[in-house]
Amino acid sequence: MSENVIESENVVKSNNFIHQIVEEDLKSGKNDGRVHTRFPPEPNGYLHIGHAKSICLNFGTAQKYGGLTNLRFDDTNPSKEDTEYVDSIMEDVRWLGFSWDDRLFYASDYFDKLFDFAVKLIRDGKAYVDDQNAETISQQKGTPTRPGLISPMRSRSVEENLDLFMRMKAGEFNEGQRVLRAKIDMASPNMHMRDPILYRIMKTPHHRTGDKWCIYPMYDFAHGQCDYWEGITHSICTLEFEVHRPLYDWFIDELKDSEYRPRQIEFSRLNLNYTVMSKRKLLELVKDNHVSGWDDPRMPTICGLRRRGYTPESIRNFADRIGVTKTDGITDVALLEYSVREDLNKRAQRVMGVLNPLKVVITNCPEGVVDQMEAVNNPEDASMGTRLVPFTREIYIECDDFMEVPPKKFYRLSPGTEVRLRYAYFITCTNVVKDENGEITEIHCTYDPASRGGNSPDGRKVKSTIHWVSATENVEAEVRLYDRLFSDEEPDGHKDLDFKEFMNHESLQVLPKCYIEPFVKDAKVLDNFQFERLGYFNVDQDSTPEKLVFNRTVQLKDTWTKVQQK
RNA sequence: UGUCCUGUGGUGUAAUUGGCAACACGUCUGAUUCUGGAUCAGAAGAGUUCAGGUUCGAGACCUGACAGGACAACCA
Repeated sequence: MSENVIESENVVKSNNFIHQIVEEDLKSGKNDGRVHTRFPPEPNGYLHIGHAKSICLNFGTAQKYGGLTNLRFDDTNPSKEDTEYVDSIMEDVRWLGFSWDDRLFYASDYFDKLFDFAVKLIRDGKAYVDDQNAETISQQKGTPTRPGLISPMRSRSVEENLDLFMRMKAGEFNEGQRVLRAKIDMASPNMHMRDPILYRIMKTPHHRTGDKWCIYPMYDFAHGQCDYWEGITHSICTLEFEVHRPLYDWFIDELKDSEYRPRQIEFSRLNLNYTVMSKRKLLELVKDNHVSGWDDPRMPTICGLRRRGYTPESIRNFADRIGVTKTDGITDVALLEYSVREDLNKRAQRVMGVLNPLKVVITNCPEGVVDQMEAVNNPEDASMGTRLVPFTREIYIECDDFMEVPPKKFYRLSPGTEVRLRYAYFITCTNVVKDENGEITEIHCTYDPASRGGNSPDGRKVKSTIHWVSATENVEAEVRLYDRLFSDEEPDGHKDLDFKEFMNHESLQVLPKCYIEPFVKDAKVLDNFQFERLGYFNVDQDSTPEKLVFNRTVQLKDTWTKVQQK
């Protein structure tokens, strides 16, 4: 029995440092053994892959220890926030596979309590109204290396402060005329402790409270208190809030009336190479129409990745893989791409499609005959069954799969060589047809009828297998190829391109006339496919019954390119 | 020239709290294959930023450097 205990302890032991903190707290009986986290986005933009890390961490940690996670909108700045963002955030968190049940909160739910708490601080002589303008206050704040100056308003009486604060609330002053500040320490080496501003006047209607308020609490004056009132035990945030922690704790000390206290823990935010993650820049791209919207498949937003063909599982696995630390670094997107490929490889329906067609005439194949070939839907998963692919005298193959003068190590089709058409026949190139400019217009091949299905009874081998689509029995589609998200660190060869310019010129390639096997006619929006040998694709939401549109989620690994480069 | 945080293969993370640095991605071999994918087998690649110290023994502890990051919004 004691062995079992030891064993289960070993299983629970995590190398995630936040999990370790939680485990210690659990062990020491802190907060009555509760684990309660929250995901607190500001509704001022769409969620991106960086938020996904935080979502997985917050929800994941609570799940692991039998706790709960709240969704809370940090909506203390009405000038930047909007319900459009609130809705998209909820959709994205749900899509990622997490649930907050009925625990949906807003910082604005607490505006009354926050106001009362501010009044208490004033009564305790710990907060005061400052009449100086922003510039003066900022100058008096000093610099990180020089202490600040005491405000002349700091010694106002409690009565006067109370009166002024009420009048602020009543709307008697203009924006910028008065602020409420905490009385802490103007000489603190930590800038955030130099009498931080608690409330400012903003005559902007709030997306939830309308024009009820004209004073709004600052982040620091709201966040910890909301945590406290919601019973949050572990308040997980990113590294830049580390210096805010003493202030967070200062407010909690003023508030707490029991053993319980929330604890702020910081971790390093996600950075991905070749990926713009700044909310400001993403907003710019959307506003200036460099992209089609927040869900443009080039965007690193959750909805962009979704439209691009990423699965929630792949993003969650990615979050697990990168781990959680306080070290700031740059994660290679290859890790993200590996995570989608790994997931899609298991679930994606295989299909043949030709992106860059070259016509092939099988000269010894009878005209007008449609030969139905059986193809496996997923070689990794027999339960996905098979389908029929029509084979005809004229077909398309990928331009890249034929070379008139093949370099060494080129295994595919060239004059005189034999290759296999996947699930169909062996073919041999007999003739190359060119126009007057010397451009190849089509090639002629012969097939070996005995190799039907893809194997020759005489056991002879071919160097490679290529994909193909019937030139008469097919579906025409538009295919959109996106570059790897896009780039802050420019990919080689784009070093002096502004990233927005890169978006316009290099990041999207539209192939209007691609041929896909007929199977795909019934595809639904966001269905995932693997185009054999090409990559993973999904059906874009722009698709109509008349015109199918595919996005490329991610390419398959391409070792031929490497061979060429050598 | 302040305070706080962080330095482990190319990249992201581990190392049972002091016991010969492990895993994943990436890279490179080989096998296999009706995807130059996937799978399987294997290899290369760090002696843990540096210098001292404690110790039989340090990536872990101590001291001091050095490097990077955060903080001076009435943003979050």
